[in-house]
Amino acid sequence: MIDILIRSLENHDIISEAERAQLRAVLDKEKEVEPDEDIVKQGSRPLVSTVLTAGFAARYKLTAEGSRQITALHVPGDFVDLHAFMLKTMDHGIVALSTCRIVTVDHTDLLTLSHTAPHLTRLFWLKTLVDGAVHREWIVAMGRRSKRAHLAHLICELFVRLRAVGLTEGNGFHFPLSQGEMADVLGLSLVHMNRTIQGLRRDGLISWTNQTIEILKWDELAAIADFDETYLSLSVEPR
Amino acid sequence: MIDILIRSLENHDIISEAERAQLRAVLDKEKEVEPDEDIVKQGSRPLVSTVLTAGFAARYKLTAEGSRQITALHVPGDFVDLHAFMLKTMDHGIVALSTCRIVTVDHTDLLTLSHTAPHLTRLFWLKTLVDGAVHREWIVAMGRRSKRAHLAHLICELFVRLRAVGLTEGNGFHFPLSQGEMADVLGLSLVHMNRTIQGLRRDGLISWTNQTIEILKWDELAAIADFDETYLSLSVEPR
DNA sequence: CGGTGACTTGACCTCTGTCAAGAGAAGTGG
DNA sequence: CCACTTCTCTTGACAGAGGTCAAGTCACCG
Repeated sequence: MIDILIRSLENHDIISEAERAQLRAVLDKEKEVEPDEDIVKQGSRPLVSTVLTAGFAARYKLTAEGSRQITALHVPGDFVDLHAFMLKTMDHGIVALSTCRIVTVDHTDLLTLSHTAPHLTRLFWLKTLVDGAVHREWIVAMGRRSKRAHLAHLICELFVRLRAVGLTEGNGFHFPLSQGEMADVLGLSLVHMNRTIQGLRRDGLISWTNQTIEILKWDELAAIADFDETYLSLSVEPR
Repeated sequence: MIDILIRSLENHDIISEAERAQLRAVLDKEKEVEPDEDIVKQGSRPLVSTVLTAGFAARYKLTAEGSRQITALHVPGDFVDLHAFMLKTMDHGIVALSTCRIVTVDHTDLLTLSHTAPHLTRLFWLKTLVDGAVHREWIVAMGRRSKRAHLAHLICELFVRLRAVGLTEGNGFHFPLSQGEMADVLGLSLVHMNRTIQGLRRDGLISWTNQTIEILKWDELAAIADFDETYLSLSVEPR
């Protein structure tokens, strides 16, 4: 289903019928990827870009000492490696964190679209800019927020992003990452990750069991996180 | 001088004479900005995007408690707020950290170029993607590196970026940021920022006096930093 | 010559990493 | 059906990195 990509783009601007057709024409068949499998390898030079249509994926880098830092989390509808179209050489890897479904687009098609479909191309650009905005928010969280606030912020962000593509249920969402994987997101040790999660649980702000996160007190959680969704650019306007 | 922008773009691909002309046609007159003055305000909706032609500038966000996190540093040749062209509302501010010179481009001209100059537009896109790559590297540094390594990494990055636009002299470069401003970059307290800098100085890796950083032992510094410049995409190839 | 801003240094305390071990759930093979 | 492994989560104890508070130095400037 490429509908999820269109739904994702529709959070930012109107997509014409002609553009939908152009999109459908360049998207390849859906494939499945196993958990922990690399979708794109660090150092490779992909000739296609990948849309995530189901599951959770992460960008990551490994340090010389062997520890991993996840630099971005991706939800269905995200174009996980549009970057490679311009950057050519992948400076980071992308891994499936759950069973994922993906669809690819040839870079040659993206190149053609940049001539024949400027508006669609601008929206692809926008998607990578939103990725950048999320990165900035993460930098702020890592540099100037407590770990508790950082985690709260991440949960708020995931909820809003998933809701934008219709993947929330009430105040909760399915979230299959382990605490160890979350530690690699926040730049924490596993032990402290656990204690930070328990802090939010103890205060009745969230519940997190069976791979499901439920936000019990949105207002309080957002206040702790100092969360403002502006950076996600979820507004439909001419772009 | 808009030459610095062209030189910056030439680090990634060949720029034709026609493209240079297109660029010159849309660039406004150069203006000067005082240190600590906002070049773009958080929350604003700019109608122009800004190229930094001289000086140092930073993107930043303020937290609810009032502390500041700098999320990116910009050197001459950087398009500091191309993002606003697509994101519309600025989710962060941009401030001059020294006396800066800037040149603006109307968003309407950028929109026209996206139809008439797809290659130039792709290069603009690339510039924002490199910004994203730098963000990711910073996230890794904040999450999984020691503060010493983080600082070493930043110095390596600044050196390579400045060299790419011809602003280094030997192994050194002019760098007018105070230690307090650097603390806002690394997400550190001022006191510890000072101690971290002194650590690198004590070991004879760098000298940093009179607003000038000199790298005394590149190999060692790069090793501590685990520095690999791939992410800056400084290679001339068809994009 | 006093004021201001940037840089230093010391003392102390808290947050977070590391090491170690145990509990619980889920899957595997005999 | 039961012993066994494996994975994830949890908890405790301790150490080290980095924050905060406070004070002093130094250069520059009006």
